[in-house]
Amino acid sequence: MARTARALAGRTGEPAVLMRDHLIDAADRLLAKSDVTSITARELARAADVSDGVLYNHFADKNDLLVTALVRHFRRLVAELQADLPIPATATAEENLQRLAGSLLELHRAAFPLLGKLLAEPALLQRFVAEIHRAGEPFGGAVIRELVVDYIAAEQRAGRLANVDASTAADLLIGGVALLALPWGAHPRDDRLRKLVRTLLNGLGR
Amino acid sequence: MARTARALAGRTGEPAVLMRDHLIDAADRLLAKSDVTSITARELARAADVSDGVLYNHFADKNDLLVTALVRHFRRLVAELQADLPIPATATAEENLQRLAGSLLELHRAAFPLLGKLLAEPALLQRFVAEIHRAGEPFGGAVIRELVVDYIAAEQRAGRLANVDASTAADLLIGGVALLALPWGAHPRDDRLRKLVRTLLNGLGR
Amino acid sequence: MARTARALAGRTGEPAVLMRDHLIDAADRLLAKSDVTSITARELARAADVSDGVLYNHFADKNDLLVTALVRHFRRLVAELQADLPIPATATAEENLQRLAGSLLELHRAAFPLLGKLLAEPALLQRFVAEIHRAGEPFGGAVIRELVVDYIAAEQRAGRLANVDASTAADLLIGGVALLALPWGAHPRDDRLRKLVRTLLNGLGR
Amino acid sequence: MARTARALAGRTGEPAVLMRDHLIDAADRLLAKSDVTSITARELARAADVSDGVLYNHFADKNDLLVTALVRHFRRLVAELQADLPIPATATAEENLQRLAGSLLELHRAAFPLLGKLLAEPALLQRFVAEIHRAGEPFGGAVIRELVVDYIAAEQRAGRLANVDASTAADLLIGGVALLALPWGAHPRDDRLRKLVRTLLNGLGR
DNA sequence: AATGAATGAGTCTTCATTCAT
DNA sequence: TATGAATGAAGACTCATTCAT
Repeated sequence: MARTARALAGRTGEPAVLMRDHLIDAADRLLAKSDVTSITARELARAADVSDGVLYNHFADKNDLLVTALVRHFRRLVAELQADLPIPATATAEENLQRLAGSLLELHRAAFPLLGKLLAEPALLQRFVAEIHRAGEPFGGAVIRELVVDYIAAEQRAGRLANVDASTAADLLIGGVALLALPWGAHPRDDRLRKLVRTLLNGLGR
Repeated sequence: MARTARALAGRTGEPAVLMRDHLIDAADRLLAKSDVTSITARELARAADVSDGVLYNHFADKNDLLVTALVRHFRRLVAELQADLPIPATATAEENLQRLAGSLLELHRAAFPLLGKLLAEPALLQRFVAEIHRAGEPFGGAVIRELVVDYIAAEQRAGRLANVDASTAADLLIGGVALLALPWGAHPRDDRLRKLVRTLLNGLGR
Repeated sequence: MARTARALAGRTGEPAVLMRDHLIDAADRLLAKSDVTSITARELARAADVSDGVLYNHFADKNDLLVTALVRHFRRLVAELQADLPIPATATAEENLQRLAGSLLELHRAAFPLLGKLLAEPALLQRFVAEIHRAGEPFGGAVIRELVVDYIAAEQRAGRLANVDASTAADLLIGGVALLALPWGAHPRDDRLRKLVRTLLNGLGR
Repeated sequence: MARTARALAGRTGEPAVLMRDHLIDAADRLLAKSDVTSITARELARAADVSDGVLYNHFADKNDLLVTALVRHFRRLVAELQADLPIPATATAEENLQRLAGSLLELHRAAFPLLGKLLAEPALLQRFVAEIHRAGEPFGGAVIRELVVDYIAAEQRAGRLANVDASTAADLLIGGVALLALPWGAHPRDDRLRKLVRTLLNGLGR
């Protein structure tokens, strides 16, 4: 019916949805290299090979597009974590914890830069939180904690981890890994993670 | 002869130094309420009750003033932590760890917003890192870790903590506390910290 | 074969004419509430429950539609005045003049907002004038004057008004009423009109 | 102290005031040829031979400058009328009324275009009214009527005009003249005004 | 002939920075 | 060296119009 955008030529599907996704893809790509503050509406259009105005046919404004891309990205990271979650009561508890720590490290390394984008623009952060709650999900970080807490509780029920507070245990694991994931400092080698898990299992007590 | 700024009237000292500090103070005050992105050069001038141009007589540009203020603020936070560090081999190891965790919580709650400002503006972050290294000190976060590592090592030498890798232990403690300090979520009550330290001491192992 | 617009479903007649009128109606409705400058082509389409493009199938551009609506509206107002014109040599001259003044007041109160739209956009005014002349009629305002002049002349021929210049008399009547019709100021009560007519009849001369 | 604008070079006085006036002058010049809607902020700057941003150093926004110019213009027109007001009880009442009608004609011919600008932008009109009331004066048009009413009342007290309602008489005079001043139609020759005044004095009554 | 998405020129406004005084 | 007005480069967003379907 309506005109088709140059950039969508040949693609098939509901054009409105197509273009929306196309724009989100472009935004995601841009977010990966530039920092939010510096992404202009024109850049967004150029990156999507689309004219300046389109953005406003599909999103309320520039930030709307940006948060949408950010939300989708976060969701995907969490979904990956969930898919990689070790199965309680298989292998050894330590091996599983190791693997979980590895997944969390990946997640955090990927998430930190995005977090930076959000902190950059309070307006963005606000919308992000609203958006992520709108879907009935708890806030991003909380989802991750919940997954880890559930995993630990399952291992505890299987008698493979001590009966400490699962939530606290999760904090220690996630926090410790997050620290290693900080953008400064070299990419931690595996032995760093292994030591972390081992120390967490043994405790500091004399 | 040099003119004296309205805002410095009555103050005594090298005028150039005075004004520099005066500007840093104003920037610091502003950073506490607004987010970096939204702080304009004019606001900075107004906050210091000084004319628009002065900034450029004392700093390379707006960001230079901003990072300088940020650096000073971080340094002070670290100094506070250092002053509050428990003395190894006094009280009990757990009490001391508790207290250390408390200090770290304070530090992180104060530091996160500032960290946000930095992540927000890569240009700022870059200069921040450069500045902090220029002084011959290791990077901000690293200083904190070093303090904690040293403390743990001292307790280990006193035979009050197990001989795990001190650096890894520090990561777990700092990371766990940092997670509790996240701006979202309620201010953690003391028992949350107590559980954290207790769990860290006991370990998750069955 | 030509498609039928959603908004015209069920209506019967030449589709092109139907749609033209439908658009003019919508424009007229919009002109009654918003000011011209702020009426967008999309609003026009929405108001007619029609897609963005149709407008251009029936009118040269947005302003063409707008002036067409304005012209039609003016014509209707003038037709109403004409229908309400008192019949010369019936009742008393003063009563008739009173009634005429009343009609003129109504007309002006309705016309001023429309006039405002035209003055607002010179481009519109120009086209409006062209349009109204194109039809072989004298200009809008002039038609009104003519009607009043004719009425006054008729009363003069009937010996019920002094033999002053009818055209000048019409100017005084219309101008005086118009001033009362100005949107600012309260709606004039009848006695204001009565005084106006009475004063006009008696004159200011000592 | 501060830099002087290219366009103000050589002029003496408080620079802030100078520039403000300079901008108002430029706006006034522009208003005389273009219609408000089409005046862009850049045009305003170019017309004042000044850079794009200055406007915002002296006015809240574009419309603020525009209303300020409009208000000043209206005030000057009214002041001219006031200065040209005939002195009651000198010459003859008819000659005086003639002269007053002439002044009113000038005023209206000059004012109509400006009125159009205001009607064009409701936002403008609103600010205009606010501004003109802020100064404690009644609204523009009302000032004019008051002047005319006062003049007529004075002539009545001198026994040179009939004791009709002065306010109504003013409406007739002003309204009649305003009609002649309408932008369409040729510039009325003096005899048109003479007839108007004569008819107003004699009345329509048989 | 209707549809409605795409197009992109054009607008106002902000703000870091300069620089004459 | 303080002052504060001038500068002008961007940037976000709007909207009339086009045109493939």
